[in-house]
Amino acid sequence: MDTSTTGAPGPGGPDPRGGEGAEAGEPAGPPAGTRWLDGGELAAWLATSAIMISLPAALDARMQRESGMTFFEYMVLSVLSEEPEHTMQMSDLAARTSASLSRLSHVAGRLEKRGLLARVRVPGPGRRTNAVLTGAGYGEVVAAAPGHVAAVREYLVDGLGPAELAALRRIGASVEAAIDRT
Amino acid sequence: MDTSTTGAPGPGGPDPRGGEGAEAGEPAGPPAGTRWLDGGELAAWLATSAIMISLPAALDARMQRESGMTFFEYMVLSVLSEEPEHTMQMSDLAARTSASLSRLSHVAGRLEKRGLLARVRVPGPGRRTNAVLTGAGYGEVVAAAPGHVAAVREYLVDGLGPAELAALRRIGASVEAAIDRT
DNA sequence: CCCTCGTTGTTGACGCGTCAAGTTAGAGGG
DNA sequence: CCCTCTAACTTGACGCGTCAACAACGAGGG
Repeated sequence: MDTSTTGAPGPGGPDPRGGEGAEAGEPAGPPAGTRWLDGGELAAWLATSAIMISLPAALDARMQRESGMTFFEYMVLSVLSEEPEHTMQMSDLAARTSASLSRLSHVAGRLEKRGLLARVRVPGPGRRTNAVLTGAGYGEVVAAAPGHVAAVREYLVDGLGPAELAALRRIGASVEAAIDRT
Repeated sequence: MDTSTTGAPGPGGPDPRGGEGAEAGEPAGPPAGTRWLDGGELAAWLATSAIMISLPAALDARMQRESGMTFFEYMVLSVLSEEPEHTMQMSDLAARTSASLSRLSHVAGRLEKRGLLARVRVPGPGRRTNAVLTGAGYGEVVAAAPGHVAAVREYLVDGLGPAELAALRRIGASVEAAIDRT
């Protein structure tokens, strides 16, 4: 893998070479003030981008095959299944699954149509809505769980030592904080 | 965040509780032979899933806003820009970007329509096709690069120390190997 | 010489996520 | 009492990725 971010396109060195001819009217390359990534940073970023692209795809494909549901759908049902009353307010559920409210709403709609969860307006003030796991929904999570853990182990956890697992926790916290800051 | 994978849904402990009533005809819960994730593994996995969901979304949104292209499109153009003749065979480019050939083909089609790259059949034997960066395409990568590095630094690299960066490289290798094994 | 196979790449239908625009409901200001 | 704000959702259009089918092309077997 390789994604640049190295500097002026061309592996570290200058110039495009090759025969493309004169450029269009660009402001003459990058603004010069950029701090490019050094070797170690670059390698770490390339590793991350490969993970970002491959892992969700692999996980999704496998979940779809084995349990007929998406990785994200599993997350939603799973979070609900761990809640006291199998219930959570939509916006909280969205935060818990790192998703936008819009995305969650779409997913909830589909899950509702499949009879795996129900949405109920909360009577109090404001416009709260709760997502509730149905009996069928609970059955599906329980059935899907073993396959899901197996996949997570196979693709990620079992290949790592304690040091990497610890690093992952710190990295997760750092990334989340950085993104929230925006 | 929290995604289960902990055990029988319900936080670590047994039983669903809550009032859902009797389940349908499931084979009586998980097959029992499952090795659930322990606390540290669970936390690492939750961190990873949060990254998998949030980072690409954040990066994509920002690239789209600032440079009018996708994170993945940038990767493709960038890889090409680092190649000697700004050229690479489709299947190699797919491997380099961790994408399926089909995905790459669609993306190449769009980029071609925008005049950023061209595809040329290689005359020799077989059915090889090369993707080639155009002058305009090169201009766009160069213009987009600084913003891209800035985002990568802000969301990921600058928040991490040498230990985390090193761990990331090892984790990337491990995950890639595990997925390829499938 | 033909038939089948393995690569390599493309295409179309379909599903999911995003973005922008609503909708519903209470809270605060004048 | 009305008007506007904000919070909490929902909805629809649109773009991208996946999957499955297909097309192009050489190689080997019988």
